[in-house]
Amino acid sequence: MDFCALIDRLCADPAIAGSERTAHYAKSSQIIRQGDICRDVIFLQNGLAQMSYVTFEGKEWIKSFFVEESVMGSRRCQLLGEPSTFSIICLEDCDVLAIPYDRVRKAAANSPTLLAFFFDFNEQVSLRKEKREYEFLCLSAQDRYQRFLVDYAHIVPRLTQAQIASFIGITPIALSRIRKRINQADSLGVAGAQ
Amino acid sequence: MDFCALIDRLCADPAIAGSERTAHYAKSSQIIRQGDICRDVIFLQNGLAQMSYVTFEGKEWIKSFFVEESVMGSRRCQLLGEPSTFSIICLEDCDVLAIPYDRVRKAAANSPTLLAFFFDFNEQVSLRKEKREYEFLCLSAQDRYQRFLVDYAHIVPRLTQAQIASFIGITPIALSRIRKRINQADSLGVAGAQ
DNA sequence: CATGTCGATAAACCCGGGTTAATGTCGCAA
DNA sequence: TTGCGACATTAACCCGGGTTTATCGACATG
Repeated sequence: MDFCALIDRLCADPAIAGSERTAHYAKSSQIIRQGDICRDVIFLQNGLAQMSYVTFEGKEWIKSFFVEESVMGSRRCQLLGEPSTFSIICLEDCDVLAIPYDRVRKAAANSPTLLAFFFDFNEQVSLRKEKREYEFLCLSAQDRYQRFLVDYAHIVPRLTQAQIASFIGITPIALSRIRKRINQADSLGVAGAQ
Repeated sequence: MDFCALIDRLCADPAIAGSERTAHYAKSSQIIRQGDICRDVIFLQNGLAQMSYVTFEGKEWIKSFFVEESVMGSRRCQLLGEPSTFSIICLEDCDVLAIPYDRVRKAAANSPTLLAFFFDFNEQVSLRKEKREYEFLCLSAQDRYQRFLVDYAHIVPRLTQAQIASFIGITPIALSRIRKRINQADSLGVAGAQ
């Protein structure tokens, strides 16, 4: 089931129909604010967004990026009704469709197809988180950066260095040093190979 | 549904009955070896185990601990049939029950109760991983250690310093220094308060 | 008893990355 | 044109943690 088919299916479902809302968010605006409670499942139709934490020292750390045709939300809010520990902020103008989690859950309970979809979705999320845990645990900042360039090649052109740095857990200054190291190693490598 | 009821329910299920295996593993033995393919869902009935990566430099990083009455396995193996990127190693003697993932999935497909159980289980796993991601991204090693002491208070007495260090992503030497800092701060604090 | 092993700690040294502040470079608006 | 603000980079300095090596105690096992 592709993204558009999923949305059509959900909006047509009797458990959901009428409870969905569409919204437009301008670049830099927040879809969810850290501390807010938002039980919606959010379908990003267009744009680019980040989930990020702001620490009490005021530093921002990005936990994930979302491009058009992806599904977002705070599990902590949806499942536990607790305030979100992070924000969702638009890096570009965003169009979203929001559906309350309990409606989605109800629709899924009556549809093996939907249930299977969200079951798989959860498992995909788990796999991604496992990968990220591995990278923080076992890799250096430079390795994490170089993997990022490969794994996120499709969105790298839409990001600033500061955003990439924040995602891999270092400061923009440290990332700049890493990029310098890589460039120097590259030119040495080329020279050495000649 | 508690752990024992779950196991009884699964073993009685027509999709599973007969495919389950029990096994005993001695302390230090491996239930899953990094690189192996093991599609089983593993129910730890007794003992204590760790999931860990060994990097190509030979360093071991622990990604999680499991106590008696928990459910383990490599999603990567179960879902994708790929070799496990980590090992499961016994920190104490362990008794386990192993059931092939596809049997469990089949049983769940025919039982709303089971499906709901595993759906919730996945969501709980996601919440834990999200917490861990937050801690690596936003907290210092010392903060991670102090949170660990609280969150894992029930198993701390069963672990060595080296295991705790490996879990929070530092060397045992660094952890020793952190413990020294904390002790010094404590005694200063007490002295200052008097 | 002697030896070996493991866990925890310590000292010395090095390096990656954080911090602060300065510089350069765009693009944009007054 | 000037000036301003966002972004990337650099230098200088500091500190946390990695690395290596050594010490010490607690427990085996010979």
